[in-house]
Amino acid sequence: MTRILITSALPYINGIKHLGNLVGSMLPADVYARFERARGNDVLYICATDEHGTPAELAARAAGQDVADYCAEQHELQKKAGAEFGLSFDHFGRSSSPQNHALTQEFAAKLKERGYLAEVEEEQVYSNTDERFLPDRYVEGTCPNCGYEKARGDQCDNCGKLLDPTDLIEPYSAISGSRDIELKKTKHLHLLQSKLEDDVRAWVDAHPDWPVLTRSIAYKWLDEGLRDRSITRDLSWGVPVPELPGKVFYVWFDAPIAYIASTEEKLGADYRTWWREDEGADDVRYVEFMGKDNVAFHTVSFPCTILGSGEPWKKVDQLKSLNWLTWYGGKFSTSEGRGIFMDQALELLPADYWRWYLMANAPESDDTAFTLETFAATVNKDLADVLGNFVNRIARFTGSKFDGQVPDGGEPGDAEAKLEADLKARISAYTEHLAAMEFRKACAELRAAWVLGNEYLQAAAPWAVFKDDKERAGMIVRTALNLIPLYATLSAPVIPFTAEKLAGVFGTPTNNWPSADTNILDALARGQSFDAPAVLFKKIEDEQIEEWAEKFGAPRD
RNA sequence: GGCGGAGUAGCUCAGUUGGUUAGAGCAGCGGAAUCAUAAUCCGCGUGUCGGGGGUUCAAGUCCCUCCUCCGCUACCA
Repeated sequence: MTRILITSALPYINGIKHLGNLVGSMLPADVYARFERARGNDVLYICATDEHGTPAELAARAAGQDVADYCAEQHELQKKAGAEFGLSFDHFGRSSSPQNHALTQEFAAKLKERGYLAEVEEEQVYSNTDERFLPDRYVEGTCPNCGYEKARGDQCDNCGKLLDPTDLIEPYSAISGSRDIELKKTKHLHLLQSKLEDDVRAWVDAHPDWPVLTRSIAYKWLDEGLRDRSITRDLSWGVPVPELPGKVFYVWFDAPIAYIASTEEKLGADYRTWWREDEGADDVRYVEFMGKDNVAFHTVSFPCTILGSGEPWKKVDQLKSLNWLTWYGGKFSTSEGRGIFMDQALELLPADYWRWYLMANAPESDDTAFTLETFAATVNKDLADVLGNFVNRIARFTGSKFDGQVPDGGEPGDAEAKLEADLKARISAYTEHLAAMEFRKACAELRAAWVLGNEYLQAAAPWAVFKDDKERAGMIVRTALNLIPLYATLSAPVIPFTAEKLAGVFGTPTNNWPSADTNILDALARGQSFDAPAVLFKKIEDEQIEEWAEKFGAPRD
């Protein structure tokens, strides 16, 4: 039994996440966690809301709420949405927790003690009207390069030129629109990443098995040379900086530490057995899931914190990075009402419909377009026609011809031997792909395993055999019925709610991952009575697609 | 602009270190079957592998160049 620590990139507190966020980190992490639990490993799957930073403060203000109340409320909403989607977090914590405050300050103290922090005075844009310092992108003005009037202080959206806020002509606050802004001196703590570059590079070098996307992003930063960077901000909501009253740590400094702190929220002092290599975590395998935009922070910035502390914290072993799911090739957008968000999705259909589509089409090698048309086609074909119909046809046939009992008698022959061999080949490939976190390939194998059931029934044709060899027909039916608990187990990581229904037919478990010598075709007790389950998946109709397309801003041809 | 990823069938994608006639699912066409949610199963692939040039006995794969999309570019997270 291996101990496996899994973290998913922390969803930002600011609102329920859309399907792209879901498939980018939390959902694949969940599928992997469920798989590893089912094969008997000791899994700890940790996630949390990432609650600090300017957008949270502004969103709270826009909602007329105190930021702490706003975050508490949003946290509950995200926690609920995650639970309803079947995300099996062992703990869903908060980066604003007391544990994270303490741990973040401890890391900073350690870094300071080892000479990796420096106080630097710098000039930042300050808005007198808003009574706050403005991050670069919250300063807007006219682009000196192209004349675009709504250029941001970090980059002009029109011509793409990278800018400093001081480059802007007639700058103003993007928050209030006020032009009463000025440069003001302010002190910040810098993390001296330049001193840690060699350590980080050596650590990245030690992981040649990381995916291309992960490694190339890490080396890109390293090759350009790590720069010292400010890890504090002039904000009030966040982890206070002891030596700089009135300031907090930068959200990207405290957020990854929340992986650890969230574990402490759950386990108390025992969190160290998962996170400290000198206190039992040396045998832990640690896997992180994230979208590609997060990779630099997890391969460079956070490792600087960990390595710089000089302490034996557990570091990531495998880092699964995903590309984007797009909404018909464009961006999901809250403000413009494009795309489907987690809570909305569940109002339309149960979680498994979405989970299956998203994992079978996970954006693993490139950005992938979500369209309602392919979603409906995938759900209808894979779930309703292939899996759902298989279960329905064999269960109902048993009900009408064998009194709703698992038939006894009859001896399996060549067809059953072939079925077993084919299934075991699929199971083996499926298991390998899940272990490698190759989700598209895994789903293709799972689907192929479902198809084998239909193929077998079609060829064995128990409805025809029944007419003159009832015992042999019974053997065929028994063989096919045994696929129901098998499919329950195999499908559970991806479509856990359906898997529970399948397992419920015969009262079988779902955490019994099959191995090469598992008896898969004659495991059910003969003579056991059962009720045919209700139809597992209903099909998506064309009219529904049109209705949803209208509602969620899908482009129409 | 720089760095990185990606571009393969109508659609979504596989193609391991260069090696027979480039594959899968969906869609489409034809057939079989009638247990089942009009579901299932079988058969059917002539694709300038983004464009151009090059290396090689051999290139989707390696090199150069150009085009398009995406991410990052360090104060959005």
